[in-house]
Amino acid sequence: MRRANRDIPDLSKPEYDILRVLWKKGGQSVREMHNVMEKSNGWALTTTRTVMDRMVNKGLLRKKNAHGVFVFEPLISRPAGLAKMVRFFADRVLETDVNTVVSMFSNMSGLTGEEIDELRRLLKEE
Amino acid sequence: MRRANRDIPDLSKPEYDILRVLWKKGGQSVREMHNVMEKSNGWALTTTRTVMDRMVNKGLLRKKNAHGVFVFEPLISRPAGLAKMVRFFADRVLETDVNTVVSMFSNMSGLTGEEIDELRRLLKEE
DNA sequence: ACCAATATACTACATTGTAGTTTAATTGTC
DNA sequence: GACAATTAAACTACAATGTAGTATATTGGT
Repeated sequence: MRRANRDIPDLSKPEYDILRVLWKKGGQSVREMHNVMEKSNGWALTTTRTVMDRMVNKGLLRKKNAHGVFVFEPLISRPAGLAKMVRFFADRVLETDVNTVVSMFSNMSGLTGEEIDELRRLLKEE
Repeated sequence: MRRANRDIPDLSKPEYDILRVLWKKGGQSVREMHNVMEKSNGWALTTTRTVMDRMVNKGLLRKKNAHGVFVFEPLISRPAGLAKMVRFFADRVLETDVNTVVSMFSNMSGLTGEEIDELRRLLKEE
């Protein structure tokens, strides 16, 4: 059974940033992820590792042993992650209807039509 | 001298929520604020108090004694607070230029033209 | 003058942000 | 093939934040 969107905890910025990389590039080892996070966020290797391990404990990622190295994969879809961010931004920052914000996604952010539909569905579901 | 936008720390969601009320209603006592936060966020009175006190320590609010009761006032403008949120949302969620997002503010969120201009300026300044 | 309500202060504890240190495994080198 | 260097993983750490509870002081009502 698909996990309901409200069962997914809110994402912190670091968590969201990790997910963004995984959504874009697929499963990554800590070191691969670190190469990205060091540049974009200035993190130490151990920071990357700690954040990712905690995300596994929270059910946001899963890690599997791939030839002796752990590779981390997202357990939530990009639309599901985006839904968390859009909800807050629409309600509290723009103070408008979420639909207005979702329609912005149609033109940008490289989402497919299906992903947009899922995003819309998830936002309705809450 | 006006405080540069990058000297303002990033705002957490609770902090932003408190500021939103102050921007809208002006200075509020803890109890007044609590009446709002209890409804919107389900906070205990002491939570409201703790968050507000910490915001004073961080220079986000100031409290002044008004006839025996502390009244809290924002030390940063709404455009300055919005700039923090918009930056993240544009870069990492929508993955688009901030200007695209700022233009959405023209139609909503009850900002005046001057506030929009300030927002634009602050986002450029970083 | 005392009681109830409220304001303020002090304390608490789990989670998150951001790491360092230690130990185990693996790989390259002579 | 043994040892050094690199890397992975585990364990530990500590300040800030999220989310309160409890204790004390003050004030307004009777």
